[in-house]
Amino acid sequence: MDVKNKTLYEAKAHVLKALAHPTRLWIVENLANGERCVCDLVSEIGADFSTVSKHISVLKQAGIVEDDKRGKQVFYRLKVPCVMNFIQCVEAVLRNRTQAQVEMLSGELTLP
Amino acid sequence: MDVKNKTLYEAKAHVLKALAHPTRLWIVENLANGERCVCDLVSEIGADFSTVSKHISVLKQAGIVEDDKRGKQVFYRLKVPCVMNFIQCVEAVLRNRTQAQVEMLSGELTLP
DNA sequence: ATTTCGTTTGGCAAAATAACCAAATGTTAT
DNA sequence: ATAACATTTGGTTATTTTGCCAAACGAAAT
Repeated sequence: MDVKNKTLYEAKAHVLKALAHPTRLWIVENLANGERCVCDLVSEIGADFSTVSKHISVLKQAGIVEDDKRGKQVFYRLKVPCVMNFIQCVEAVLRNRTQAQVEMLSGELTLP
Repeated sequence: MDVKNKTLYEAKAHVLKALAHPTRLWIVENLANGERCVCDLVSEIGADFSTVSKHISVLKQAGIVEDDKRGKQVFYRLKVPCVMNFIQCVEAVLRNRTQAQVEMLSGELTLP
């Protein structure tokens, strides 16, 4: 892996890392239904304002969301729509995994 | 966010977290071209054997890759093909971002 | 001009991750 | 049975990430 490629992989990992947190993932999926202000998100999540704000700034810095200041509020929206297909694939991984677990269990539990 | 959903988001984040590391991302993209044994990966990455092994086990535990022990070697392959579309989207995020940077710069650098 | 409201920032302690070394495991070859 | 090889596991230390509190900020209402 040469230097140029290493930098590229670091950049990509950085984007993924931004998505790799339950709260941030929730925010992203929520924004898929349309823009929201920070206050909306905070009230639904049940975490500190500052915590939510920091999570959003991670997403913003990664280029996943963009903001729009209107009056006192800041509205956020998804910048890259494909992020959602994306999450569908994650769900596929999960289904796949639980499927395997089910099969493993049914093997173990087979009665004579 | 109720308890059931919280668990779901944690599970999804866990999968994403597995992908959110430069080395692991490289491994995944590499496996997209066909199965590889750990030794192949180690020699191309230039990291410790144990380090690579641990990265792979993170991917395996997340349900992204699966292994196949043959002789002394363990071969790994992608378990969920859609992971690749996925990475294409990450690349879209990056393009989008650098695009924005270019525009910002060209704005700043406009001569009178 | 001061207050109020929505949001961001700074700082800090707790928890999670990462990389290396050394040692253990399991499998084939001698 | 022993040696050689491929891989995994343990353990340690350094680094990063997280979440909350308090404080700062900027816009709009009074």
